Amino acid sequence: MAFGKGHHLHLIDGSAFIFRAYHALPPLTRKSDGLPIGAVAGFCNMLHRYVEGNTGPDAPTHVAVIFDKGSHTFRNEIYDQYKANREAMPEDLRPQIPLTRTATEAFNIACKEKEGFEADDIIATLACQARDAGGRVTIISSDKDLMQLVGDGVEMLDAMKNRRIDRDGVIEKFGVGPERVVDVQALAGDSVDNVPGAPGIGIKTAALLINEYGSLEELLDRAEEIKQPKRRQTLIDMRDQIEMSKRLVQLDCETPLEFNLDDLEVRDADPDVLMPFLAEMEFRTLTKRIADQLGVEPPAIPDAPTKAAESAAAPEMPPLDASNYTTVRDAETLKSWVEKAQARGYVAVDTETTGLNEMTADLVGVCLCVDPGKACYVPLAHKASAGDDLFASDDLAEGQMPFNDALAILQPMLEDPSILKIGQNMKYDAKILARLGITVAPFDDTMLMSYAMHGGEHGHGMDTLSERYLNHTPIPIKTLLGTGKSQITFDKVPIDDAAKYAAEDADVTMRLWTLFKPQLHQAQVTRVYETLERPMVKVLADMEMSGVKVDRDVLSRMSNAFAQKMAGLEAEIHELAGETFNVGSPKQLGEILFDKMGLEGGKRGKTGAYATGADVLEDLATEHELPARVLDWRQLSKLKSTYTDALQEHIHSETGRVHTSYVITGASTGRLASTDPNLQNIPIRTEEGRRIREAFVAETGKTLVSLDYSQIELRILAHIADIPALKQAFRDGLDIHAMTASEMFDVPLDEMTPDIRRQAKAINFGVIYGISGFGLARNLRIPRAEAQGFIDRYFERFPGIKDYMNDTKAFAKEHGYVQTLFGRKIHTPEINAKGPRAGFAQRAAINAPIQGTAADIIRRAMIRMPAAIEGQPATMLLQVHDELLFEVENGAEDALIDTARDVMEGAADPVVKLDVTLTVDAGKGQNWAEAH
DNA sequence: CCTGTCACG
DNA sequence: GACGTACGTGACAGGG
Repeated sequence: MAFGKGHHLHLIDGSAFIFRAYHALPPLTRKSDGLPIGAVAGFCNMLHRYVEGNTGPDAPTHVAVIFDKGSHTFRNEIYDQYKANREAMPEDLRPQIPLTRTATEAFNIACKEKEGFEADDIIATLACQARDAGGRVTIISSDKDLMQLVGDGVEMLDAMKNRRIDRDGVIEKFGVGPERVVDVQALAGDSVDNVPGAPGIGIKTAALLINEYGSLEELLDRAEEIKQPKRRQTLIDMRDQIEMSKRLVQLDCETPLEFNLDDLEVRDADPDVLMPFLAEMEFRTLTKRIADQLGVEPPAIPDAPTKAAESAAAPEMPPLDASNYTTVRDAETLKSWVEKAQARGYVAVDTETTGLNEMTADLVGVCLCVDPGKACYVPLAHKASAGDDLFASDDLAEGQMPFNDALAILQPMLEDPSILKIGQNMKYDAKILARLGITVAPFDDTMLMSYAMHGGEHGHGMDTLSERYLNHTPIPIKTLLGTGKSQITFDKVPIDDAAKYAAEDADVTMRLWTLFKPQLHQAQVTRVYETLERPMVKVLADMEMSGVKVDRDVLSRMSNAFAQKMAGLEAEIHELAGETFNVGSPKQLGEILFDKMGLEGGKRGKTGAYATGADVLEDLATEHELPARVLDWRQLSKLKSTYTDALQEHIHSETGRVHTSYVITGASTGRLASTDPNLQNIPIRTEEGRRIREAFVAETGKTLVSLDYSQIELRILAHIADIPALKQAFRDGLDIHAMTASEMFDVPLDEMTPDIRRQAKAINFGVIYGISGFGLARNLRIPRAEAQGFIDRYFERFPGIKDYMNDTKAFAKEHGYVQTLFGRKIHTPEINAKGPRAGFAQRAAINAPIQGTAADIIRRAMIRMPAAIEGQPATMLLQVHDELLFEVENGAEDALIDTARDVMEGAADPVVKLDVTLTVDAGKGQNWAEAH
């Protein structure tokens, strides 16, 4: 069928692709022969991403990449200085030009050029032909010269910003419609192409004049009428030059072409052509990725003879070798290591202990590394081997320095302000040493460096980092400790084995630091690392060691009450089912509900079991008793097992308090995670669950004070997406959800109903999460079409939100990460994936800057807090994302609230000037339920 | 060890 | 035209 109505032609400006690729990438060379290849690599990546993105109803039916050919065109006949000021093509780009043609053909995309014609003219000709045939055209370029073609089904797409430019976009840029763009350009000229235009007249003035006179010709004919003398004279004197400029910028829609639109039909790539090409270029990642997607075996790409090119930038390091490590057994040797650290000015430190819980684990040994490859282990508390003896020995193993002697030598070094201590997860070691009276400072943390540079890309544990960046798999701890029931603690490990493992850890840490330190700067995250990551170590270590008092009796009483209620419910459930079964087994429950009782709506998950989640049961509960009872039972079961029972296990035997551990690198967005136990998910939403918080109490004579940011994420959204109505509402202290509802549903605020407000609230939150019609529909339990209607209305009312979402997605697609207002990078490696994963990644990308900025803000508040409340009888205990919990001596609560509120509300200053104020609510009470 | 479920912001 | 979708976490129980 000939090109016509219903067809959609994409025209890609090939030169633009090449130059962008060239400038976006470092000067890569082909490993085998050093051929410059960066631009081709970037070009192929862009083509591939382009092809990947071509799904959906808007996908093109026809496509071509258009290139310039030859430097002499008809425009040089008109004006010999045309494009004369262009810089010569960079030497390393020239040989890549023909390869981009080959690449285009390898992707099986039509590749067109014509001697003596600019790509723009070919694009213009094809666009005109396609438009005349009744089809649609998208020109993928940001070249403003092409804007004259827009209109009547022709649009431009700025692939860089992922922004479509239609007629309105052109008017925004040039102040006139596409048909008058050439007139404006003729007047304004173009310094890039060396088009002279009218001196002293830019786009703004040109648009003004053209709009007033209707056309360039009219303007020039009536130039005498212009009031401004200088402008009038210019137009009269420069008439010839202006008219010539117009001929220069006017695209030629009549380029003679040896092919027609039908030759441009979209074709699938042929793996037999594409894969060999990519392999020949030695694009390892891209070859593999595309092979995976095409479902073919990736061709082998031989490794370059040397790895020199790759490691040139990386510091030189000797290979890891355990035989070089020493075991320190006497004071003299230890002192010599400390002296080495002193001389160096930095030292990697790692502690070995009897467990993972810093509040209960005991120090077993310390290792130091002063240089990659030079590491030692100082065993301190290894137990003598029990040998065949069944009775474990409490005696210390031979050949260890006295514990306190060693610490006395190490302490000055660990506290020496002129020696940088380098650790991997320093919070752990700092807490272990703090319990022994040692304050480690100053320090660097390779885990946090990795998090600052690679957050969202991968985990930041030592094994991961070592494998990824050192190409070395450290000795697994399991080989020393065993696993499961027979697992032993580190103090039972023979010293020789322990030394190899421990010293290697310090060595690996030192190597990672050597590698990461210069990279932090290159990745432009030094400030994030130094102001948002590293200072958290001390703040959190102190909070964790403080712990929060938990009243065991309260929990225990609740536990018993829950057990009784659950027993009653269980009996009822069995009665209703007509048989006994394990209510806690989703599998058995599903079979009872859908097989035995024959209820409708059973859906099986991937394991073949029926889904019995709360949403499913809630639907069934309107008609049936049993699922309703199961829901009640489940709630109690959760509260009992996770909270009233498990929390008691976490009460420290000496402090009587619960000491959580925060994972600084736990969440990709910059939020903290809380583990062992998780104190960030203590119930609050239901009355019954909320009572768990009554067990979190203040010490006698003290009070708990809670401060939390009000609507911080919505405020950040208002700022980032620049939504005037939202910002104003926050300034006016309005009920933000009611305001949204009022705007969307045209309901005056004084006639607002709780239900309408509830819907608006769901939409507000949905926006933060990267809303979808489906998600909102499910949340509100309304038809999907209705939910979509709400969203459309919302975007219509707050168009900045839609822009924010599109801009953020485009940024992520281009850069592979998004950023918070404070510069934290959150990587989005899946953003260019195919299938449902792309959707996930896009929504995560939309959410990350908002959630991440809020996380940055509370981090800043926490870091400033200790100095701010210095002297006040108050301790910061917990953080729950937007809340800080303090324990304060009675009578000092209000002073603490004043201070802490100031710190929290001003936490963005002075780095970020928010358009919205941050507001903090405060409460106090004998327990957490009262305080919140 | 994985899956389903559910607690929080 | 169908599919599958709200963002970020951690803990527990069941089951292979």
